[in-house]
Order: sequence, then structure tokens, then C-alpha cells
Amino acid sequence: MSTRSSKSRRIARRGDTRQILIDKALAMLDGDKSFDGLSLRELTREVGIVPTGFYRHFPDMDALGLALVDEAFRALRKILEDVREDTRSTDRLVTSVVKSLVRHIRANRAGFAFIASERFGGSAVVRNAIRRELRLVQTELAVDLARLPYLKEWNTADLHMIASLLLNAMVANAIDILDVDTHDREGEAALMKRAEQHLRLILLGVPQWKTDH
Amino acid sequence: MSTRSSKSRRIARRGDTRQILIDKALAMLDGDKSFDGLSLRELTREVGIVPTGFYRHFPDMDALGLALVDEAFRALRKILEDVREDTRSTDRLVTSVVKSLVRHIRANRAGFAFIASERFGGSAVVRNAIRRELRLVQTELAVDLARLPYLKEWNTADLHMIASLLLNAMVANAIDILDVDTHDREGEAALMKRAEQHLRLILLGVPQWKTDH
DNA sequence: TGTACATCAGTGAACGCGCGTTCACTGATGTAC
DNA sequence: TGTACATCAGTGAACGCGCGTTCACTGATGTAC
Repeated sequence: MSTRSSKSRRIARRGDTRQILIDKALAMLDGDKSFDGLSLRELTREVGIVPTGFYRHFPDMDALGLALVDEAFRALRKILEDVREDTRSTDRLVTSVVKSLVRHIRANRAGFAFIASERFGGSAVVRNAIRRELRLVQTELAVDLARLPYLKEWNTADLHMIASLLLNAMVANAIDILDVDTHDREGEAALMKRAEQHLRLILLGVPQWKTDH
Repeated sequence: MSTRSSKSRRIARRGDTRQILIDKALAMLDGDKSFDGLSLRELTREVGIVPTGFYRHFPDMDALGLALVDEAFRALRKILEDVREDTRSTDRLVTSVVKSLVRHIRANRAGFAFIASERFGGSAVVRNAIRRELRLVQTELAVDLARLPYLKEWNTADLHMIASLLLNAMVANAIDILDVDTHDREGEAALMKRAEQHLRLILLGVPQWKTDH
């Protein structure tokens, strides 16, 4: 007993366990469990430390929840960065956005699943943190849109309106893609196509838009 | 003690308690609680029966969850029915859809909140039931769309595509409206306006759409 | 209409269990000199 | 490079609590005759 515990302590470098707690928690939430239903004991058991060890890294489960939000949004923001650097035509841009979306979803399943499910989840602390972050992302997207040639003349309110529509559509599609079996490439391809079509249909309406309806 | 209990038994007519359990559960889930985190004892305490009384009405919490899904979708379907009966022009239709949406949200807050949060929630049974229902609603919507004059020529795949985009957009907006303070009529009006704009923008793209991209 | 009986809906004691959190502790790792 | 010491990360016993579920029960309500 004491041998095993001293061994595991030797293996983990300082500061590692915090990240392991975050990663394991996200992995556990990717299945049939909500953050509200995840217990401290369950998590520490999985990580391989004693329940009280948790308190060395977080004051309580809410603090862990906030760390999970941070972690998850780091991945989501990378999609925006990818797209920002892409300066090709609208048509190519749409394909690029969806490809980037799928790539990041694959690389970061758990993070996206966490955002999706806890956005309306049971913990007020986590829920509010996620909403705040999503609002920030929406604003960033509106700023990016303002740079597109055929959106230069749009006012801020309209830009936010279209940003929220695009974001909502992409979040909904991301969730559906998350949900399809990992090995079902055909199903995934169908959903990617649909996501592209959604974006394209929205963008078709843009040139027709007249403000202040 | 026995007086009080026999009295409450006299007040409730046969079959009433089942509905009370459903209503109270939805009400409790409207706040800071997920279905995963709702305990049988908590619920029965609120309803005013002893924990074991629960089993007179449901075999377990999963069965209650399915009853909640049923209850919640009854309200959502009413929106579709409302809109179906509305044969006015597109422009009026959009306003009518959003008004109907807001009316039903107001009348059925808890049901909508339940669908929104448990769609990606912790209970697999509830989650799958909600997804099945949403897929049915999407199909119903696609059938309705097929009847619109300028969509007569569309193929089924494209109709489903647009139905899912419309449904996703409306669900996202409904959730945002749910979330605004009940007495904040100004905030609610702003979100209603945005929901209308979303619908309008999507419908602007429809006549430009060319299939098989 | 009255009576006998079945069914239904609620009771309350009891169980074993997993939970979050406290506490004083230990020993390995990192740092200052 | 060696030593003394602080810090850090993990331990394990203990607590009181709320949980889901079992069981045998009670008495009010509904039904058949």
C-alpha cells in the first residue's frame, strides 16, 4: 500500500495531477454523466488518488468546473483562429470552416461535449461561465465578419445577429457530429455536408438583407 | 400525523398524484438542477408523499424521465400546429411563428427548459427519448415546408436540410428567451426580434438555393 | 340502496451505501546557503 | 557539492448525511351483487 502510493507520487511530476484531474473529468463527462452527477470520490478514484487529495488542487467541485470551461474553450477558439487565417473565397471558406470544425471536434471530443451539455446543465457556476465565454466568442465572430468585403457596410446590430445565427447553427451541427459513432465515417460525412449547406444557405441570404426590419 | 395524511389522501383524486409528480419535477428542474441530480426523496418531499409512495406511480426515475419528455413535447408540438393553421404570407408567417414560440414558452417554461437541458444531459434514457422526438418534429416540419408554394419543387433531402436549420435556430433562440428574466420585457422583445431576423435571413436565402452542391 | 370485498395510494421503519469534508499525518521534492 | 529546511502532494481514519429500495402495513375509494 505505502509502496504503491509512494511510487505513484514519484511518477507524477509536480503540477501534473491538476491536469490529470481536468482530463479525466472531461473524459468521464463525455459518456453518460453530467457534471452535476459527477462525484469527487468517483473522480479521485479514477485518477488514483485518495478523495482528500482533490483539495490539494481545487477548493471544491465548482472550481474544477471553471477549469473545465477554460480547457474546453481553448479548443473552440482555435477553430476561429484557423478560419481567421483563411483568406480564400466565400465558397472555399465555408468548406474550410466545416473541415476545421470537424478536425477540432475529433481532437477535442470531450471538451465540446462538455460545453454542449453543461451550457444548460445543473451547475449554475459552470453554466454561467460557459454562457459568458460563448458571448465573447460571438463578439469575436462579429468582428471577424465585419472584415469580409460584402459585410463592410453592415451595422453592428446586424453583424451580431448574423454572428449569433452562424454560431447557433455551427454549435448545433457540432453536437450532432459529436453524437455520431466515431467509426461511422459515412454518417459523419453526411452531417458535414449538412453543416456546409446550412452555412451556405445562410450566406445566400446575406446579400439580400435589408436592415431595420 | 395520521389525520394529516388521511386528509391529503382524501383531497387528491385517484390518478392525480402521478400528474403532480410530473409537474413538480418539471418545476424543480426549471431551476438550478439537472434530472441527473434530482433525487427521488427530494421530489417526494416536495410533492408531500413519503419516498416509497413514488413507486406507486413509476417503477423508477427513468420512467418518470420518459413521462417528462412526453409532457414537454406535447407543448412543443402545439407550436407547429399553430403555425400549420396559419396560411398567411411569408412575412406575416415569420412574425406569427415567433409570437407562437414566445407564447408557448411563457405558458410552458419548465417543459422547454427540460428539453433544452436534458437533450445533452446525463441520463441516457431521457437523452435518447428527446432526440427521437426532435427527429420526429423535424420530419413533421419538413412535410409542412413541402406545402409552401416556393418550396414545392424542392427534393426531400433539401427540405430536411432547411427544416433542421430552422429548427436549430428556433431551439437556440427559444433557449435564450427562456433564460432572460421573466419580467425583463425589453430583453425578451430584443430576443424575439433577433429570432424573427434569423428566420427572415434564412428564408431570404431559400429562393437562391441550388440543390446538390 | 346496502353490503362485502378488491384495489389503490399512501405509511414508516429499516437496510446498507456512497457522499463531501475535517483532521493530523508523512515523506518526497525543490530551494537557499 | 552537501546540508537544512520549507513546501507540496498524497494518506487514511472518521463524521454525519441523504440516498434508493425492501417490506409488511393501513385505510379510503370504487365495484359487484
